[in-house]
Amino acid sequence: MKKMTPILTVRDQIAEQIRLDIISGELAPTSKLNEQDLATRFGVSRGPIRDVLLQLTKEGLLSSKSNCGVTVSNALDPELQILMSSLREKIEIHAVRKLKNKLSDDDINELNNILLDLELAFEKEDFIGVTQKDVEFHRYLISAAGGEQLVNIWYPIMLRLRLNYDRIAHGQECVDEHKVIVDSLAAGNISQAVTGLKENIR
Amino acid sequence: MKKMTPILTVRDQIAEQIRLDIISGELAPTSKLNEQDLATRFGVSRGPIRDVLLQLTKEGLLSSKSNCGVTVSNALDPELQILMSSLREKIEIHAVRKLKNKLSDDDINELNNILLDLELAFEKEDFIGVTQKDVEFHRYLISAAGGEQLVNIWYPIMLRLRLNYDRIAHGQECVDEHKVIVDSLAAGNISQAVTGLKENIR
DNA sequence: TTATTGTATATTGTCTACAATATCAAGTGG
DNA sequence: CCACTTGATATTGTAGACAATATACAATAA
Repeated sequence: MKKMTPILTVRDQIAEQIRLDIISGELAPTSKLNEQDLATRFGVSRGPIRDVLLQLTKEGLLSSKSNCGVTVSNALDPELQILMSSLREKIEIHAVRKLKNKLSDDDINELNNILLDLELAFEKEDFIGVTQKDVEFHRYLISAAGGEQLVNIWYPIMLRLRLNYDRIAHGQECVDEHKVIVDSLAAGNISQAVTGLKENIR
Repeated sequence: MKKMTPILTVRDQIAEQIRLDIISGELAPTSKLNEQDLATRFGVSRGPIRDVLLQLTKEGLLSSKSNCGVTVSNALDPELQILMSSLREKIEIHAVRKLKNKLSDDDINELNNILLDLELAFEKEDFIGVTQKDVEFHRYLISAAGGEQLVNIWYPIMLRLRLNYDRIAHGQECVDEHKVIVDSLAAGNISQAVTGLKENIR
């Protein structure tokens, strides 16, 4: 069967946009999000917007106080950031180990394609695109290893960590780190893949 | 200032009830939840119900398919359960370490009170109450150590694990395990508290 | 008989209007 | 001048009606 392009619900598309706005720093921490404004911006009513805000709150990107609306969450305290980083590492290492000799050629191809897009986004200085492709890469691995259940655990942890990232990324270095991971996986060299992962996450 | 009793929103109360229904096994995995039925049951409109279902979905207790409603999630695969358990352990150990010499007498008192309630619930064979108090105990520690941010990370992990628990709990053994943790914390013996935690989580 | 298509029904998704609550500024008393 | 109350305004929370979509079943053709 030919690879199908996923159909996204209205809510998922809106959520994705606001997520990127937050992660990319467009929306700074403590910014207040107004339901009506967002509804107007996306051309829908407040209902779906409320759903999205609730989701993003659960993902940790927004903080909500009843009857007072939501604001963009602050970056994590250093201690929490370290803990969260170690959780993310644990999950991704678990994924990589489980993927030993499990990835098809198609998988490897798909991962390399994502990295090509990542490189391209870097060159165009499209940092939102960079973020998207970076996340997509890791998500692909997590999903291949543990399905949506694992993705659902990993995702909010990863998102919270993004709140602490410097906005201007490191460029070629980052691309290379990811390439090491794919190549190691393709060669079945798990310990090297794990090392690459740790470098990339740290 | 006197200890204040928290005011809960309608949504939080409904969410709590459905959570307990799921965790206690009242609602078996794959059960379908109908929005209108729930709205009628709780005497509200579908709006708040949808909010709750969205939240519980994000917490991992429900699985949702667009336009098809939500069903109670299945228990975790053994591999995922082990991973998740290690994540929970990491978080709780982090919390306990951070609480070294930080808990006031009031805190210790509060924890002991929760354990009294836990014991009482066991004696009355009120297993929903047992679940509530067990969660409340751990939550207190997590919150004291890392505030709501840490609770928000820990909570969905703990909930997912609950999906795998045997419904009939172990009674006095469980109470004793918790007592060890409190006593160790009160005495500032962190390594013993950590050991106690591991026993309890395993 | 079996597969496919069409139709009826039930359920979710969305919109609009209204109610409840918080915010903020002006006014009042000390 | 400051603290507190009070009212106007804006924003969130909820309800009910409607639209879009999926499900189940019956009808038709190969």
